[in-house]
Order: sequence, then C-alpha cells, then structure tokens
Amino acid sequence: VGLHQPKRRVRAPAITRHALLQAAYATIHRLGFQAASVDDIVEESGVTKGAVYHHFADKAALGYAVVHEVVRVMMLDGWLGPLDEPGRDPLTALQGALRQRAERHTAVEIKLGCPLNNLTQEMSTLDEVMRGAIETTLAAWSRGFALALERGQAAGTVRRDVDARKIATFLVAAIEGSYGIAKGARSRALLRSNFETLAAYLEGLRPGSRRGPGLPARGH
Amino acid sequence: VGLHQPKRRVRAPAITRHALLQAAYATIHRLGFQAASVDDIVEESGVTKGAVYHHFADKAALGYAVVHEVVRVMMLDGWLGPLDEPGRDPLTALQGALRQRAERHTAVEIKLGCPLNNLTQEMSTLDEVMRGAIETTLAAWSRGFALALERGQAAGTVRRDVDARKIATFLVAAIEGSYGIAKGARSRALLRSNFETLAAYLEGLRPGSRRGPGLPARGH
Amino acid sequence: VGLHQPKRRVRAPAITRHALLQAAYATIHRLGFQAASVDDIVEESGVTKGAVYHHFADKAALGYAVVHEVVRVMMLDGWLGPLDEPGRDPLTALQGALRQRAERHTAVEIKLGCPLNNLTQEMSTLDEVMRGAIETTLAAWSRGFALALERGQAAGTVRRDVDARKIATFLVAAIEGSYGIAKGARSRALLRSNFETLAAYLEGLRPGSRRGPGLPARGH
Amino acid sequence: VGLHQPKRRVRAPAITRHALLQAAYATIHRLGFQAASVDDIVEESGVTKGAVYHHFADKAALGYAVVHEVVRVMMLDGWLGPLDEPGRDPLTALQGALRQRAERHTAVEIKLGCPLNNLTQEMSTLDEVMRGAIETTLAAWSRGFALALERGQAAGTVRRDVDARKIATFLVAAIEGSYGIAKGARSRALLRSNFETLAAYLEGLRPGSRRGPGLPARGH
DNA sequence: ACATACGGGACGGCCCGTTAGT
DNA sequence: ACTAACGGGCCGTCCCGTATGT
Repeated sequence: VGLHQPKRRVRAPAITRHALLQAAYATIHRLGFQAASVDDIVEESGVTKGAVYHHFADKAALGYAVVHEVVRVMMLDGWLGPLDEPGRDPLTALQGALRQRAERHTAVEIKLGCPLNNLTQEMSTLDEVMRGAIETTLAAWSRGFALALERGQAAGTVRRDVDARKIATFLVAAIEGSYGIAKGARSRALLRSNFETLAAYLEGLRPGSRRGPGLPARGH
Repeated sequence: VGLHQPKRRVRAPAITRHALLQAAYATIHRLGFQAASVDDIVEESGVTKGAVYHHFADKAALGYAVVHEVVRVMMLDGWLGPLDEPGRDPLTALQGALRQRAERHTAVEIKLGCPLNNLTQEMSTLDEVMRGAIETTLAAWSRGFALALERGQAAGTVRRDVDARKIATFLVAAIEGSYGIAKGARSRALLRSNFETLAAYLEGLRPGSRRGPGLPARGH
Repeated sequence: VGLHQPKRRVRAPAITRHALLQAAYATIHRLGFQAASVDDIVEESGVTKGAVYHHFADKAALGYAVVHEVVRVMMLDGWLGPLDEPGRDPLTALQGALRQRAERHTAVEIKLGCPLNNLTQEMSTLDEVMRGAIETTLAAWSRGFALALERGQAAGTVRRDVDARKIATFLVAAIEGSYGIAKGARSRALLRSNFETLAAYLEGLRPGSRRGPGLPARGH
Repeated sequence: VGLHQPKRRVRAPAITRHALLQAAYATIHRLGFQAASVDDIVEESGVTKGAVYHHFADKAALGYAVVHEVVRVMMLDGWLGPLDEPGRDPLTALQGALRQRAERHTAVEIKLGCPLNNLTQEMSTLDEVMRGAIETTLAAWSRGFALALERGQAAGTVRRDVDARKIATFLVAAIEGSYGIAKGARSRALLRSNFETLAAYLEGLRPGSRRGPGLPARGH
C-alpha cells in the first residue's frame, strides 16, 4: 500500500513533445479544442501536466503547434502528395485521391470530420492566432491545387480557358464542405456521393471535354 | 436599506421565450455553443437565469430550440424561399441567390460564418441530439434544392440526364464549405469567388448548354 | 452511506456577505492576502465558493471590500472614536488610547500585527486599486488625528506653534511602525515601550510644557 | 538536429551565489517574497533553476540568506554607518542621515518601501525562521542606535535623563512606519515630512535643549 | 413566470522541487 | 557545478444547474 512508484522519467524531450502533439491532435479531433481539457490530453499522452507547460506556454500554444505541425502536414501530405506522382496528370490524380478518400476513412473518421474544418468553424472567431495558423494551412492547400492545375495547363492536360486558382479554392471549399455535411449526417454515402460529383466536375476540366465539366450521371 | 427593486416583471412568456431564443442564437453565432455561457445569453437577452431554466430544461435544450426554431427557419427561408418565386426557373433563382448572398452579408457575418455550419462542426460529435437537429435541417435544405431541380427537369429548364438529389447535396456542401473557408480566411472575396464558381457550375445544368456545366472563365 | 444532506440554503444575502467579509478579514489577517486562499475563506465562513463569486467579482474585489468595510471602519472607530468623547482634550484621549491598546491586544493580535499595516506592505505595490483603498484609510485616519489636534489648539489644550497635520501623519507612522516592529519581534513589551514613548512625546504638545514634547524617563 | 547549446558554463560558484542573492533581493523587494517565484528570480539572475537548488535548500533558505546577507548588511550599513564617523555627535549624524534619506531615494524605492519592513509584515507570521532572521536584524539595528546614543550620553552630547534603548527602538519603529506609510501613500513628501518631524524630535535630546524634544514648527 | 442566492465541480495555469544528465 | 525535463499539487475562476422566494 502507498507504494506508487514515480513515473518513468525518461528524459527525452523530443519524444515527449511528439507524444504530446499526437495526443493533443487526437483529443482535439475527438472532442474539439475547447472540450479537450488539458487533463484529457495529459491522460491520453501519458506525460504530466508539468511537462505540458514546460513544452508549451499554454493550451492555445499547444493548439497552434498541433495545427502547424500535425494538421497542416497531414492535410498537405494527404491531398498534395498524390499530385506529385510523375506521369499522372493532376485531374486523374485528384480524381483518384477523391475516390480513395471516401472509402479509406474509417467510420469514426467520418463521424469526427476533417480536423482542419472542425477547428476552422470552432476556433477562427475565438482565437485570431489560431485563425492565422488555419488560414496559412488553407492557403497552402489551395495553392498546391492551383500549382498542379497550372502545371496541367502547361502540359496540356487541363483546359487553358479556366482560372486555376479560382478552381483550386473551390475544390478546397467543396472538399471541406463535403466532410462537414457528411459529419453532420454521419454518412459515408454522402461523402462518397459528393466526392463523385466533384470527380465528375473535374472531368469537365479536361481539354477535349465536350459537354464540359462533368455532371453526375443519373441513377446512382 | 435593502431596497433595490427587482427586474421588470412582465409576465409575457412568449415574448420572453422569443427574446431568449434570439439572444441565444446571436451569442452562439458569435462565440460558438460551448463558449457561449448561459450567463452571456442571459445578459444579451435582458432576462434572468431563472427564466432560462423555466423555459428550457438545460443549456442543451436551449441549443436544440435555437437550431429548430431559429437556424432552420433562417436557412430554409433564405435558400429555399427564392426558389418559390413563380415564373423563374430554379437555376436562375439559385444563381441570383448566390450572387446576392456574397454581397449582402456584413463583414462580421462573413467573419462569424454560417451558424449551421459552425454548429455542425463544433457540436455534432459532442451531442447526438443536436446532431439530429442539424441533420434534419441539412436534409430539409437539400431536399428543397432537389425538389426545385426536379420541378425544373419536369418543366424543361434543367437537364434531365443528371441526378437532382446528388447535385442538391453537392450544392449544400459547396455552399457550407465556401462559408467555412471564407470564415477561416476572413475574406469576402473568397466567398464571392466560390459562389461565382458555383453559379457557373449551375449554368451547365441548363438543357441546351454546350460546353456543359460552366467553369469559371479565365481572368477574374 | 452517501447521505450527505445539502447545505443550509438560507437565502440571506446580507448575512452571507457579512460572514464572507468577516471570514476574509480574519483569514487575511492571519495569513496575509496572497496566502489566504479562497478555499480557506470559504471554509472559515461556512459558505460555498459559488456564493463568494456571486457576491464578489474576484478575490481582489473581496479584498477591497475587506479594506473598505472592515479594516477601515475598525481602524477609524478604534483610533478616532476615543477622540470624540466630550470633555477630554485630544492629547489625554490619545494617551489613554495608546495605554489601553498595548495591554488590550491579545498575544495573537500582537503576533499578527495591524491588518492595515500588513496589507500596506504586502499589497500596495502589487495592486493599485487596493493601494488606493489603503491610502484612503490612512488619509482618513491621519485627518482624524489632525482635526482633533486642531480642535485642541482652538480650545487651548494643544500648543498652537506646531503643525497639527504634520504631527498627525507622524503619529500614524509611529503607531504603524510600532505594530510592525512588535510583530517582527513578537513582543508586547516592545509595543508597550513604543506607545509609552509616543505618549510622552504627546505630553510635550501641551501648552504649558517646559521641557517640551516629552521624553521617556530613564529607568523603565 | 537537437543542437542547441546550453547556457554559459562558468563554474564560479561564488559569483553564481552572489548573483542569485542579488536577483532574489531585487525580485523580492519588487514583488514580495510570496509573489516572487523562483522562476522570476532565475530569470532576473540569468542562472538556471538547477543552480538555485544547488546553492540553497529551498526558496525559504534563499529568503533567509537574502535577509542575513543582503538586507541586514544594507540596513546596518545605511543607518549605523553614518554614526561611526568620528567627530560627529550621534544626534547630528542621525539628523543628517534622515535628511539625506528622504531625498536620495528614487521614486521607485519609495514606491517599493523598505525591504525589511515589507518582509516583516508579509512573512513574520508565516515563517518562524524568517521572522528570526528579521528580528535579529531589527535588534542589531536598534542596538546600534542605542549604543550610539549611550556614547553620546557619555560624551555629553545627549541628555542623560533619557532611556537610550527605549528611544532607539522608537526610532526604528518610527523610521519603518514612515517608510510604510509613504509606500502606502506613494508619496515622497510624506516620507520627508515624517523624517523632519523625527529630526526635530532628536533635537530635543540635546542636553541644553529648552523647549525639549523638538516639534515640527508651524507653517510647512 | 420569473428573480436571485447559492451549490458543487471542473478547468487552465502556475509553481516548487526533483532528478537524469553533462 | 550546473542544465533542463519533468512530477505533482494547489489555486483562482467560471460555469451549469438548483432552490428559495415573490
């Protein structure tokens, strides 16, 4: 009785910090930023509160770091990564990504929604710094799409009479909106349907396309 | 001594309830559901906390009522109302609504985002009942779009080879996504751009359309 | 088991507030403002934390109220009250008060020191509002002494060639200093000695006094 | 990766200890003992927390050392030093010191008060060991005054019919009280006024003094 | 139908001290 | 001798809900 051995004491700041970021990311994704208490994150990460406030000035700073170091990387890797594969035109790559996404997500992921979108709606009016971090991520994402489309235009795989940047921001909005609606309806079918519609829309961006930007064919 | 007269005593339950709903809506729109404390709402409404818990079981119940009685009505009136005007085909009506929206919103409204979208992302994983209220609203909205498109198809103003319901849900997602992105970037220009892209997309749904569902023309 | 009846619920705001002020005064006197935790005060008063933050905005506001409503009244009643007795010249009254004070204080009171002096030294650099409350009290105290001395000068019981206000502030300083030193040395003898010296000093303020403001005679 | 050079490594224990004491003194003077966190002192001193707990057992021990090695020396040097000058009688020396003090202090020093007095009121009920350190300092100070007065009595420059020790403790109390009141009122004028009154009082201690222990003359 | 006093329970954020490491 | 990661605990604040009273 009374023998509760002291904690691990491993002295590995980088690992501790990383564990903290991951736990914070997961908890915030699950509960939202405000509902995720520091104690929740502490429990999830296995480190102590003292460590949290050693590595981060306050809960907000932890949140910023999560956006910059976890969410941003995750989003850009996930959506811009597929566009970098050589030998594939951007439209095909994007369509492939959309198709994969809807299926690959677990049920809970669909239920939890896109972490970036969640944070945007919850926090961007409450914390200007976090909004900045979010905006930076959104801008990088959109710019990645725009650059890919412009490369496609230069290579002749994307119609040249469209505004690549405008389409890029629309894509981001439509993707986030789809995640958002699917979260609200808790429905993978909805996410899939919207991603299909978006893929069809992309089809219309190909140079030869007659009827133009695709429309979802009748009868599912 | 001890003489400090109490607040107004106006025994008007309906008025009190209405004031409460409006104040709750405004405060939740401004701060989010969790950050909006009951005391905030009390202050905004001018009534007292006793009145709140007389009319509503708890803060959650107040939130549900806000979704059902304020947000839902506001959304459906705003987006489905224009479709009911006689003599206008649904596509033109929708394009008109999109054009108006981007301009009519005040700067703070753009900053605050769409209340329904905010609530969806913030709350639908935290409160299943509220998610239900949200889903109901989203479904009604989407169904309104679908019905209008189908009427258009029957009337010959909308192409018949497209899935009206699928397009309807896509429209809802794209609209909400656009509000969300614009909120994150705090940019009316972004909202306008996306709504223009969406309007162009709708253009492609007209029967005679050559190039198909419109694309944003080059050069701003 | 598990039957712990709810608290009293007496609904007597004035009494609650008074209990809070008294408990806060006592706890702050005992521990100092910073070391007196709100929980200490809650425990001492018997009310709950919710009640504290209903009656006072924060801990600081409670502290201000203690200064204004407890400490100030206590100091002014204690030191200026004796000067109001009719038929006694101010010097005699003051000398009497000094004599009584040193003896009447309990050992713990001497150990705890003068609450006003404690707060002055602990808090007046940390909280400007509290310093204001303290300064107000000190000024009222000093002014009370000055007015009494001036009345004495008018009545012929106090020498007219001295600056009453200057002497008044000196008396306040000497009294507070004596409490402070006695607290540091935890010695009633020291408090008594200094009050005697001060009483002798006052003797020299009488009109006829030859050798002038008294000095402590040799040989205790 | 992971390359971020540690702080200066200067292996100079005596210097480190001295820097720590000075920083602790300054920080405690500024904020009080309790409000001065170890991290504050660490930042002010430029050393690290490890160094603090290498040189001192805990925060309290650092505080004791500050009293013994900084505050005590400073007080005794400042007030007893002037009395050691050869060829000056103690009363004149003390009057000179009083005159100088009020003027020489910077505005912030007056605002911060006498460190010994601050510590006395804040800490002597909370920490018995620190109270001991304080009492020792006060006793030495008082004894220094008493010895000087007794030397004056032997030399014929101070009246022999007064109790030197009693006057000495009174002087200490009046000085500390004056600092305390001036701090509370944030007023140099008040400190000056009291020191003048005290100087006049000392005048009455001279052997030939007619009117006796001086009183502040009328008119400013 | 409403007003206000109040109960109780978290939560964010220090803050002191320890210890693995150099 | 000194650094910095970390442990654990407490404190002020706020917040939701209840209950008494009008």
